[in-house]
Amino acid sequence: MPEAPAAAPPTRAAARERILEAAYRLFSRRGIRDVGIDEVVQSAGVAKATLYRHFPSKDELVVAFLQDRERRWTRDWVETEARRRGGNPEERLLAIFDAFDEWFGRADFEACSFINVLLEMGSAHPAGEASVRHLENIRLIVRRLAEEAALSDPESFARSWHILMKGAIVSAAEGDAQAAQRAKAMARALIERHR
Amino acid sequence: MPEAPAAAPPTRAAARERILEAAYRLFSRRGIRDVGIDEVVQSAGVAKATLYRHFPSKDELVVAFLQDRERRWTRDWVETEARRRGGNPEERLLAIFDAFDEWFGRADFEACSFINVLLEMGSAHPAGEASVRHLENIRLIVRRLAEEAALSDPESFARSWHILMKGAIVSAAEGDAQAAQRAKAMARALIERHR
DNA sequence: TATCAGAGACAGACTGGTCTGTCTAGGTTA
DNA sequence: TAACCTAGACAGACCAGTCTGTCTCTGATA
Repeated sequence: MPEAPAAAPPTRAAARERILEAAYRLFSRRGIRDVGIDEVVQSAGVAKATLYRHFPSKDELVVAFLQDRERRWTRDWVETEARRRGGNPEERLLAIFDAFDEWFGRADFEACSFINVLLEMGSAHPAGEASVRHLENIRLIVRRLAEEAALSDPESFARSWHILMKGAIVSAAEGDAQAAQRAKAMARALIERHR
Repeated sequence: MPEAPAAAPPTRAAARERILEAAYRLFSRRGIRDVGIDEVVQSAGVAKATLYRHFPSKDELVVAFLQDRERRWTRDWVETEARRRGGNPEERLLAIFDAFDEWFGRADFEACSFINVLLEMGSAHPAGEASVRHLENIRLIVRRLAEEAALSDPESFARSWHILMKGAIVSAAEGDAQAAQRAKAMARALIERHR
């Protein structure tokens, strides 16, 4: 170990990472308005001035959180799981709902932060605008998978598919444990129509 | 005109109605947390003490608003429009998305208050719990229409159908003007599967 | 090698503003 | 008179964002 990074001392320089980690933990589970800056500061073990040095306002911290959410949730989880689970393009599309099924069953299921923030803050708010962009990126992943599966009208397909994804998430948030299977069945029919 | 209702004098007794009207106007468009009691009071032209005489807390005002929303939106609009537009039970089901299509095009489209409140306040909050109950009632209407159409497994059908409704609403909130048509196409396929 | 300056982190008080809910005081109508 | 209303001050909590002052680590210089 050449540089003894040792994590033990309340290591400097990692402050930004700790803030983002705490913001992710709190915002993804409880929403934006319910979590105050003081709580983020305390949860991150960071001074308030340090947070404001790295993020000039709460809004900008929220935008950074949403970027983080895209990396962790959209790319490292949804897209990765879809590609890992499916043996061919159509299977990879359907595997999204298999992943959702496991996700919905988790005790700490927190729904979709992009939808939550969009509805919580409104589409005019900077964080709402960012959410819309991140939702577009999810649709882009679906669209690419549809193109790989050589389905017709991939843009329209992706928009319909996204309706199923969002509807399933809201239904799961409402308590329907089988929402993913229901959506998957409708998704199969959608593939048929675009084959 | 027997009783000169004339709206001009800040008529008494109608205070509760004015409060509910203002709460509906504000909460349905901007959400719960973004609207303070002072704003409701001012918009209703009512004294604060009067509001608190009729509704012991903001939470209870919100619950009353959600009840109002069920009357106005779920029953007087969704159910009424579905039954009015459709000539037979299956058409009445599909007509929900025709009504949605017009709704999504309105400039003051405000999405679904039950979904908004559920995601804004969380399912543990009293208003969130009430939202879940009101969403169940929407599903019940769909279920009854499915039974009238003699479709198989009406409960499961209604849950799947509701996924399409909620997904379409969120997509419309995100900006997809054709969300209702897309959902309607998938809804047709769902009817086929339950025939 | 010893010293010292600066960067950045820490703790937490403080400001200005908002929010919910209570209270006082006075008006209007039946 | 009784019941209900209006106006608006007020208490107490909370929140975003600023600021003061202290500490610790790094790295350059003497």
